[in-house]
Amino acid sequence: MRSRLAPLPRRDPGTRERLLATAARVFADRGYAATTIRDVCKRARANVAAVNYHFGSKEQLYVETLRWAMTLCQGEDTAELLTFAARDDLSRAERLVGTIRRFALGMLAARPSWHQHLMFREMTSPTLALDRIVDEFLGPRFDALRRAVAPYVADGDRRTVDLHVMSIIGQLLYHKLAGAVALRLLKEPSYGPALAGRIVDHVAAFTLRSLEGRRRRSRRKD
Amino acid sequence: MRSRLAPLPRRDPGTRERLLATAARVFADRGYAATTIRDVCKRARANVAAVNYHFGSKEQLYVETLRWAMTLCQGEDTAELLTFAARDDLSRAERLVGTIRRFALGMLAARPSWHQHLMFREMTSPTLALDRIVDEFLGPRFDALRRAVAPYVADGDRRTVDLHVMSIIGQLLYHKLAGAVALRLLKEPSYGPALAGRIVDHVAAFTLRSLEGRRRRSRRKD
Amino acid sequence: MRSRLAPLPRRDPGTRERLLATAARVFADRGYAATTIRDVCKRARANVAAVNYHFGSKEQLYVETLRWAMTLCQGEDTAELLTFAARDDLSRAERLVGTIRRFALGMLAARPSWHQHLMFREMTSPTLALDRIVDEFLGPRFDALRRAVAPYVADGDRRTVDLHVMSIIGQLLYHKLAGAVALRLLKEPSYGPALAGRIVDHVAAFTLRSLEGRRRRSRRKD
Amino acid sequence: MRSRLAPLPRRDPGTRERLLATAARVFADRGYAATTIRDVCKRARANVAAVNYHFGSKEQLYVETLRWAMTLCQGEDTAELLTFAARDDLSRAERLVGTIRRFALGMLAARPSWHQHLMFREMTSPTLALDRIVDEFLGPRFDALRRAVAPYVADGDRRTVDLHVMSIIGQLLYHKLAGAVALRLLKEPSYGPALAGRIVDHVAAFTLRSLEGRRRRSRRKD
DNA sequence: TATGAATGAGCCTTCATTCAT
DNA sequence: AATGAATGAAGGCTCATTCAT
Repeated sequence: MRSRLAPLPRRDPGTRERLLATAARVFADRGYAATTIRDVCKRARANVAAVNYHFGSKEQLYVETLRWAMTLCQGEDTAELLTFAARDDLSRAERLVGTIRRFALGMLAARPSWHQHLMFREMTSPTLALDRIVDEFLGPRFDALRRAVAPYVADGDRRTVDLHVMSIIGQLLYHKLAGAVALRLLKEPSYGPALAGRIVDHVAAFTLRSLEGRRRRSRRKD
Repeated sequence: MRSRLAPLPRRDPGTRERLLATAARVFADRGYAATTIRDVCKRARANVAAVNYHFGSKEQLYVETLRWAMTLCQGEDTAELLTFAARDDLSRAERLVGTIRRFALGMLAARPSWHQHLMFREMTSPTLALDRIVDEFLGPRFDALRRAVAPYVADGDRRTVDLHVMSIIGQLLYHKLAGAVALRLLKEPSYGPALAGRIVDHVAAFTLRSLEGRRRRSRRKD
Repeated sequence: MRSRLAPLPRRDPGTRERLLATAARVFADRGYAATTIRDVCKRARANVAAVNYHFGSKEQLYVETLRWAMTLCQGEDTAELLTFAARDDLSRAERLVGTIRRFALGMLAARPSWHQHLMFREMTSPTLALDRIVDEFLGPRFDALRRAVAPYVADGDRRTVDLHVMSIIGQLLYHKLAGAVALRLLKEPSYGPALAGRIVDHVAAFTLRSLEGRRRRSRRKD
Repeated sequence: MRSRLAPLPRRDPGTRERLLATAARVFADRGYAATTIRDVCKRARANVAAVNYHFGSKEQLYVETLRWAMTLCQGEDTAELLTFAARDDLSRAERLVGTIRRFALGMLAARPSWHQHLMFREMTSPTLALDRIVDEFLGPRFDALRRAVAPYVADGDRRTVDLHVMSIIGQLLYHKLAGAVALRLLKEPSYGPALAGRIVDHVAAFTLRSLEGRRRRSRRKD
């Protein structure tokens, strides 16, 4: 806590922010271990000591970068997803497909691509920052899918719902995490918007078909 | 002086072999950048220079480790998967479910867990070794799923088949790659065999339901 | 806290400077390959990383050391040599002998002995730095001798002048480069000032006699 | 000492010899410190351990290499030089010029060029092997020049003779040791036979003129 | 006799970090 | 508040050498 009258040190509009923005990109495409503080500082046009000055350590920089990336990139996006998944003016099929579509676009076509990268890195090689990410970023989006899926699960069993949600996310995740492999197998050079569109369509249809099929054999355990 | 009948001094388990086995484990849980050859050598009870002597460089060690891990861990496993997917004494549903089940068990319950880790690391941060892995390890297993799925796709469109295969793999991958996240969301402490079993059952059922559902609307393009 | 009037903390003699001065000596008597930056740093009371911080690499340190040694050790010396070789108030014989004498003293009796060593090392095992040394150090001194010799070459043929200059330098060089051999052959323990004086006298006389002899047979090609 | 009846182990005609021949070349153009035993062994198609097996250590290899090079390259060459310098059927001028010429050709145009390089390296950075080289190689050749020069020195003062000999050798040495510099100053691309010939002519003429000039002022001490 | 494997010291370099302004 | 200089630990790698056949 600063004294109330502190002359509001007027945080340099720049360095710290520049450091975060740069670090996000670098951490995203190199990973934590392969990222050097020197590289980040150079790209951010800051002194070598800047990271330690502003953040205390490389690790702290990483944590702060994740936090910053989250506050920067969620906002209305996630909120809109949640409200859509709860709209009662739509059929459950419309709601499911719409939710998947919105969820998927946010994932496959995210503007700042490093943001997704950063999240995925954290998911596959979790650090201490994972809890926060689950709570603030992944959790709410997961909940939106839960809402869209729930109406299809007769007894509302939470575990069953969750497995379905994971089936949806998994299908999409494949293309983010194993992108290079997928392209090789599909014999495509890269993910164009057309391919991304087709994938989203497929995932939505695949999922819908499966869930619609549940009713007729709801006797069988899932 | 050894006794003259010394049983062929029994070439010690082999520094080179020990190095590979150790490196596999370390690369798997630390990643390439965060792994030090000093650490690998110490664990393998070998000299610091051993890696460079046997493999030339850290990078070459990585490549050789991947290669070694593959030749070690595929063999009959993949072969059996391929033949099962082609059995014509089974209904297509039995074939699909059985193939998924076998594929999934190899993935979720793989004995040397570091093997999967190593593969996934390579999938998500590809190096030059990826091509080889796709050709020799991932490709054949992907093909098995293609065979099991194909009968459900009326026109046999390759792209459609592939997207279905990826939907299957994606569902399973989620639990490997985002395992930590999944556990947090499922509020489970760890992946026990029971949980793994339930997941496999779910994926098989989820997929079967979706594919069975295709018939009734086979006019729409997927 | 320093007193407010602290005399401009007097930038310590300068790690960088200390490194150069030390490196010069060590490179001079060990050669590039046999010199370790650890040794240089220790002698310069600097950290092992200091060389890389200040110069980027061992090789760069070498280049900078040569450059530094040159700017340090030429100055008026070379300038004075050039003006002397051009004095027109002297006979050509006086000019020749005087120039050789000055040139030789700079070579045989140079104060910082490592400077000559460094130059000679570079001459006999040239690196990329040689061009610079020729341009900035050896070239001008060579020119001075050219001026002193030229009056003796009737037709002023450049090549002939150059060969004479090299004959002069060669005679002196012998004692620097093959010093150890020379001492063994002369059965002297070391180069004392007396010996150096005698050598200089001899070279001057030897050369003068040869050049004076040119006139009487200037018809013969050299 | 081996037992007299040892089956004369019939030293492999190869490895050891090959090692020496290779080492000579490598030491010659890299210097001692920059030469690696591995490189030598690889080029000689021998095992890494071969040097230590045959010579005990890198240093011993160096010494043996020098010794080997000398016994290989002197022989009749030096002997012929000595007899020429003593021929009494020639005028002293003819003897001087002829001796210089022969000496120079052995030096500037030596067939195995690495041999000269090796000698010069040893001259400029002497090791323990220098004594042997002076005694067995340099010394005799120096003596030949002494004989050719002596007749010009009235009082036969040894020191005076030696200085003259060194003046001769120095002139030639310049082109071997400072070859790169000389070429730069002469603006020649490389030492062709024409240039070498011109240099030898010049040195012989330059020296002869100087010594002939001695007579007229033989009163002055040199 | 000769060699592939192995060793440990030490190389240059890079790292995150701290110091002294 | 911010930075250039400096640090020491460690990194990957190479070296001459020795070991065990």
